[in-house]
Amino acid sequence: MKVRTRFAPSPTGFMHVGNLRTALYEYLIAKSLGGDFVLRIEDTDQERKVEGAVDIIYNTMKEAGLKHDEGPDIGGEYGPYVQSERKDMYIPYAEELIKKDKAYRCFCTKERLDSLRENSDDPGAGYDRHCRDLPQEEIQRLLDEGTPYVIRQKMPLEGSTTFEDAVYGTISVDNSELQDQILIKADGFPTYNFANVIDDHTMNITHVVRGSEYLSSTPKYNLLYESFGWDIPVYVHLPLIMGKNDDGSISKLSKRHGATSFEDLVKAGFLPQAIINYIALLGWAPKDNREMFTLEELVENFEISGISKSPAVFDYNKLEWFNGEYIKAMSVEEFAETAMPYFRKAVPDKELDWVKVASILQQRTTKLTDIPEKIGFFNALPEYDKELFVNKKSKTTLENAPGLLKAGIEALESLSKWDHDSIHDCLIGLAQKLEVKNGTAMWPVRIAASGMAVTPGGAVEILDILGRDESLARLYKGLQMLQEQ
RNA sequence: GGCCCGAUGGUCAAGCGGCUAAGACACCGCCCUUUCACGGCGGAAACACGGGUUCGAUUCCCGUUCGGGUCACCA
Repeated sequence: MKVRTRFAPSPTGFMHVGNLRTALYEYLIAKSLGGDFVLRIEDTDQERKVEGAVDIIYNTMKEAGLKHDEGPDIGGEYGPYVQSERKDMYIPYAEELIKKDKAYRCFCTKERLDSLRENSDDPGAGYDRHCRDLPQEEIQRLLDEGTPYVIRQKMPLEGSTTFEDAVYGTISVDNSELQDQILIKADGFPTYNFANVIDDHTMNITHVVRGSEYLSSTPKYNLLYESFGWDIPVYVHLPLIMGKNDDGSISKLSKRHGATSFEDLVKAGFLPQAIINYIALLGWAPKDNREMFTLEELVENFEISGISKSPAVFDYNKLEWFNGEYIKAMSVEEFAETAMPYFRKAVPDKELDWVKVASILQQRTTKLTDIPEKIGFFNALPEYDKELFVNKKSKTTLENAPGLLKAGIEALESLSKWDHDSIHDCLIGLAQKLEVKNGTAMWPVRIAASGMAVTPGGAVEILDILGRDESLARLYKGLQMLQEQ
């Protein structure tokens, strides 16, 4: 039988990295086993609908490279792929369960349920099964009166339910722990719990992959499959992704931990491939040491047995490292293009040789958002203090800097060609002539040209990018500043 | 609170009865160097605890502790 997995997000308006990782693993399981990956939209909660939320799902998956084989946008033979469009098919299944005495109509009001909860000191009290054994005449009377009702699953009172999970192994739960959960809501829509089972079965899903928060409700699903006499899918529950709190404790990754949706992460300067690579390794490890994987390579190497059981803390540091690796692996041209929006942000008024800018930046960029502050000095020389000319390692002081800078200006002015090599040879030659270390000759020039203690690239690269006129103007300005008392 | 799951350095993680317990990120030091990076080399850092089983437990079993999840007309 062909392996089929599904990603079934509800359109909430953003794609949490936990969801994205679930989608990724679902994709990887399907593709590594030669199967199909299905996208299904779970919008049974009509009150929580968010405008444009489905587009975010499409965009994220597209940017992440997770191509689905079937879905609302591309169709497929198991459609429709949006639950609200499948609404009519759930009730007959629920009624079938009622006939089989595996479900029942419950006429309890929301108010009664609420007060039930409030008046109990047991946090896990739950529904009291008030309507579980209503006499047939009573049911008919309520129905005739048009009393709204929900359909609940009739859990066995005794015994236990056992299931196999591909990562957690055998899990067994006493049936007495199981609530008579709602299958069909008063508005006629199925709950997630019910729709999931029906959809997964009717769509021929073979591997149900989801976060481990569903582990404890899985017995209820199993009972549903058994009631219908359906084959039970392979369950693959994934460890949760956690975030570190300020006090050092950890909890489920959420907004307070920083950027947690794919969009936020991209906005924060991370590359989609780096994000995918990183989250693939959050909860899964290959047999060897390998860390760098393209999506295709992940497909080749992915194995369910490599999935870990314990929750993993999301580490922005490591993500940044991955991002830096991906940036370094690009060609300069590619990097220049990727970084262009950030270049433009820092240098809106000028045309520079962007590939040259990219080349000095590429090796030292881990996050695209760090770029603007690094190159703002190209746009305009910042105000700076002349103390910047003092540097112990380069052996520059306020006393020798003016002379050094003056000599630099004179040497540079005599240059017939203004390009990287000429500037380089000129400045190196100057250092030799003055019998000082290269750094001693370079430091005052770089400071005067940039006004910054730390810059991407050295004096040579900066002068080259700045161009002759602008460079010399800045050097003169620096010299003037040094000579003022 | 009941139930379920988990536990190797700060973080991600190899390990699946016998190892000086890998590796990566972060951190520290040194080297390289035209600042900062990059790169190279080195360092510090872990099997939660207590019982078993065994010739031998990080590894298997049982407790304890700690962490997480779950108990909705949300998904």
